[in-house]
Amino acid sequence: MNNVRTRFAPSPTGYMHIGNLRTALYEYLVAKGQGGDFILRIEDTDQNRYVEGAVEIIYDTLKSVGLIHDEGPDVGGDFGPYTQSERLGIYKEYAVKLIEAGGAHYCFCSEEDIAKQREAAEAAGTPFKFRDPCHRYTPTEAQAKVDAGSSYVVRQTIKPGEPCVYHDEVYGEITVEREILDESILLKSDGFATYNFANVIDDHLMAITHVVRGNEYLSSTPKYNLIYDSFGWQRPTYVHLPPVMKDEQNKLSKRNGDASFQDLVSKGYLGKAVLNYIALLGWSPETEQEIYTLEELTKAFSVARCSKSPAIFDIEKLKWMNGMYLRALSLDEFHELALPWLNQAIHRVCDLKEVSKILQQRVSVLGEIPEMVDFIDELPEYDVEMYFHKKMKTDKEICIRALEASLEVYHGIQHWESVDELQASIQALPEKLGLKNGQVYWPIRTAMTGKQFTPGGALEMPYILGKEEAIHRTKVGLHKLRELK
RNA sequence: GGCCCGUUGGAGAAACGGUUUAACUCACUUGCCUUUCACGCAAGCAUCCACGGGUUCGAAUCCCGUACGGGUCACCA
Repeated sequence: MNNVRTRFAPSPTGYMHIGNLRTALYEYLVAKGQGGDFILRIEDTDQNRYVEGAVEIIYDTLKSVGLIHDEGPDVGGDFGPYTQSERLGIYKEYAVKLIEAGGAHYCFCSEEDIAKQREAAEAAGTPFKFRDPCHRYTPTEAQAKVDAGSSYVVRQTIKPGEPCVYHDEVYGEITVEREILDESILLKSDGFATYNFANVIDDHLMAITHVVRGNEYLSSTPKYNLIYDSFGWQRPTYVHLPPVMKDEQNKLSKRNGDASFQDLVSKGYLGKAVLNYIALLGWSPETEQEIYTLEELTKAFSVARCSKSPAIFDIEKLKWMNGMYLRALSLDEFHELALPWLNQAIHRVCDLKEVSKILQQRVSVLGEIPEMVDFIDELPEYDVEMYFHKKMKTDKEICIRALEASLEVYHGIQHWESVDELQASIQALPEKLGLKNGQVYWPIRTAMTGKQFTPGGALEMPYILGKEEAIHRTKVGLHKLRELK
């Protein structure tokens, strides 16, 4: 019994943010690490912020990284419904109970009333705290107003008393004075519950044991505890997480133009690499291992090793890790992932698998591919000076000799399709010409690509470009060299 | 502004009062390997843990204060 249950409770407001994904990850890990259940709940109580399609993005993202939920709107479960907009009746029912228990009251103030109070406080230079005049109504009076059709909200009642203390698994003991807690709205005038209420009711009803969420809730948690207490419910274990930052002062957020999970994926990052990377943002393993499968993470993760301070998202390290993931793939797997990018950049008919082969060791993000292979379709304009490399000790005469010899090789190859014969012939060139490897390969590579840096070199490029093109580009190179005074 | 939280190198971080002359990873620098780039390998990169006091035989580690940063004070979550 007492099965561990965590929940990921996003609002369907658009793309999946990195910080949200990390929260989901940790929630999953907390549950799965103890053989528990991971639940997905959609918090759509703010109809103004609802974005079409956002729920699908949530499903797709979780699925693509392997964060499979045991219960949720799409898969069902014993504690449904899992979408808050379908639980309105439940909130209303519990709001009435809370009022009866003395934990909440009806409030008939308009937004203008409150604004007036705030302005008055500002004018007086005193810190604003809403004092609800509706406390003057007796329960019967309030009920009468409600029955008469007055517009109302249900507001949490916070009576003076002992300071609120609770324990958080990462931040330790948190104490907040009741006086500074404001009486938040629990049920809006449109009948929807606010997060402040729906969250508590659902977590309890869904038997959530561990509430894992961002540390922006650290100071409002006492309010939620008061609700648990009013109902006589057991408070959950709290795990508040430090934020994921863009830089020292700003949180990573889509609104600031920072990359969302899908932005990263569309740039050529692997979802699993992203997940692995963000696991390390706010948590550190006991060992020196950094590359983890989800299963390994599940075993290694512990809340006790979570950090209290914010972590800055470092795209450079993600890049490195993504490269590690790419290189760990089989050639077939890599090729499949690279193909869309290759097709985007290469229109010449050639052995794309061979291109993948030379690419796999050098790519860290798939999106780099098009730019890396752009020379395959078309030989760029390049300066003849590129042939002369001090370390390779190449000069005009050597380059011409190397290219002429390579030209002969190309003409002599009957079966261009077999890489081996071509490569063996090129490899024989340095010895044949009495030159160093670099002195032969450098000019060939330059003639083939016209670029300073390329994936693959003299051994691979002629094959990939094809006989006709290899010969053509070599002639272009020879012409440039001969033109030179 | 009140309250809550945080502060170890450019980034992620380890360290739980003594084995620390502060792990490890990314980035950076250098060298090796090598037909370029990359991969891989090797080395270097904080005289010091925001600052100031205190406790202690001993502090990055405990306490207090200051500074700085973040969060929160919505009919948003």
